[in-house]
Amino acid sequence: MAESETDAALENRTRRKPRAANAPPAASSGIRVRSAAKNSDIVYRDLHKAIVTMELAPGAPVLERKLTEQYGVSRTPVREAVLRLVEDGLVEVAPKSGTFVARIPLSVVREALVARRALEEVTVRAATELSSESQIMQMRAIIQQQQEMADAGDEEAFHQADDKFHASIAAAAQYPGIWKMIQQVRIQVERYRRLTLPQNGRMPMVVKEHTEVLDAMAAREADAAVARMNEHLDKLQLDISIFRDLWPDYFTIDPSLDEKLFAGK
Amino acid sequence: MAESETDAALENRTRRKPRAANAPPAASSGIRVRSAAKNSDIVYRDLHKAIVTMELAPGAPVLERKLTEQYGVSRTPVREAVLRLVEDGLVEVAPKSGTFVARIPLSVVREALVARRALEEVTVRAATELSSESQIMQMRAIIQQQQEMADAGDEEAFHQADDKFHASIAAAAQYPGIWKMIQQVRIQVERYRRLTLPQNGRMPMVVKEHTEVLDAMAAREADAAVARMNEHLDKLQLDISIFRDLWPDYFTIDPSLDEKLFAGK
DNA sequence: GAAAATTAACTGGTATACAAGATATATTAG
DNA sequence: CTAATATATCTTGTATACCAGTTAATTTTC
Repeated sequence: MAESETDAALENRTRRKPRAANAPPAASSGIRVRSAAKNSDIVYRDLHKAIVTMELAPGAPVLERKLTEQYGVSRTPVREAVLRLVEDGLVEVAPKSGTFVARIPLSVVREALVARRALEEVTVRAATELSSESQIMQMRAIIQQQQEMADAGDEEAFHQADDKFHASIAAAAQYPGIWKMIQQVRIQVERYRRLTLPQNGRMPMVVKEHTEVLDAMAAREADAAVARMNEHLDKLQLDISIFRDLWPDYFTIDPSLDEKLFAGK
Repeated sequence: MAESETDAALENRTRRKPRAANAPPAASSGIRVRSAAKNSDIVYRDLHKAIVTMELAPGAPVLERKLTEQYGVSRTPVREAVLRLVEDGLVEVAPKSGTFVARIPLSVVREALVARRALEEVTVRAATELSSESQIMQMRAIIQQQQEMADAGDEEAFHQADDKFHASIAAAAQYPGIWKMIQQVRIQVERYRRLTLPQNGRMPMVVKEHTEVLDAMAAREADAAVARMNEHLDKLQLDISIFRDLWPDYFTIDPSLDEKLFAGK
């Protein structure tokens, strides 16, 4: 027993040992590994954006070959990007046949709305308790900015400000992880949202609803804030069947994607 | 104009055209592509299980080389599996240095508990409304099974039955996607849970709590069911700092993982 | 001896080549 | 002309080779 240990120790000094024990980069200290943007990340972000903005329509083929020459990289990083999109539920691959932009499963949209409501509820409640006065002022500024975008009729900027408002609530609630989850489920609804025609007077309405939420938060009335937020989110609940009829190829009834949405277990 | 169309049509019949327009496998019809289990899937599932069960401790190195010879496959599928685990927040890679089982960020555990509560809340509420009598009977059977496992002292089987109970609620609520999300956040807590010593009398307590939830559901009292479920889940809220002191290398204070948990946007 | 510079052998990221299955076109049979 | 068969050429999945950065052991320097 002791001898084998000696042998091992001897060998350790004799033969060049490959990096003691492959120690992790950082124990409890918070060392952050600077991860240079890999090629696969670039492809991923671009594709992700293109799909979410409906630039790439549901059902459209995703050609690996085309992407490789488009980005001037090999198949490997392209493939990694595609696989990540599969994980996100934005892309489907038919094993030896082809890869396509995933259609929007109606059931997923329905559940995503419910899930978002639940997550935003706990978030706004915590934010009502934890937000500082400066944070609330910050939110007022964001709403004001959103008002200006509404006046200018800039729908894209308006939506970005909308995102910023909800993000600031999550930040005040100190729920960065839950915010990531909210974003995740939003993606599932985002494409569906893009199909809705810009409803007349919707933008000012949103500004009003946001203001009501914030007022309740500023008054530290959590229940009221939650109620206003729920009312706000419920406005998204439009009649889905209409869109299914308009773009039948963009949706699926059978939620075959459900199983892939999260690969857990 | 008409001429060019003719040319195109002519070329279509002359030159062999590679698969007309690369049509998606199935439009709105619910064709399900049978996806044969790829090698990367096998590696993924195994690693996933090993990490969640703490068989692979946080901080432990994940050697691609070793896995390739262990499974007799090349680096490609191994790499795919590892990347999926990164997406799950279960492993971290240091670019040109090494890959390691991710440590458990305390903030993620905290948020995961909150998120799960929020999601289980809407789930049990919907289930109270939608569950059939047969489904409720089924749940009673599951609880009974859990009781038997508790009596037998089989902790692993007990936990599986626990999972089954919550899954059946989600099924009754018709929220398969939300259930996937719940599972996803559970994973973050699961490793932490495994560290807790089997608390004396915990198992019978869980059975009692489950029964209370189900009784409220059977009585169609949604608010009560939600309340019982929340009480049940709050029991998991143990003092985390204790575990941080016991296994300091298993946890991180700085939630560097938060950003990677979901790669959204 | 101790500390700085060197170096060898690891790592993950990428490129490329090959294998195997799927599908629309072309061909053939009736 | 229609329907069944054949086949060419796509596709994704996998294997392998190469590159560049990192790290720990070694060597050198003082």
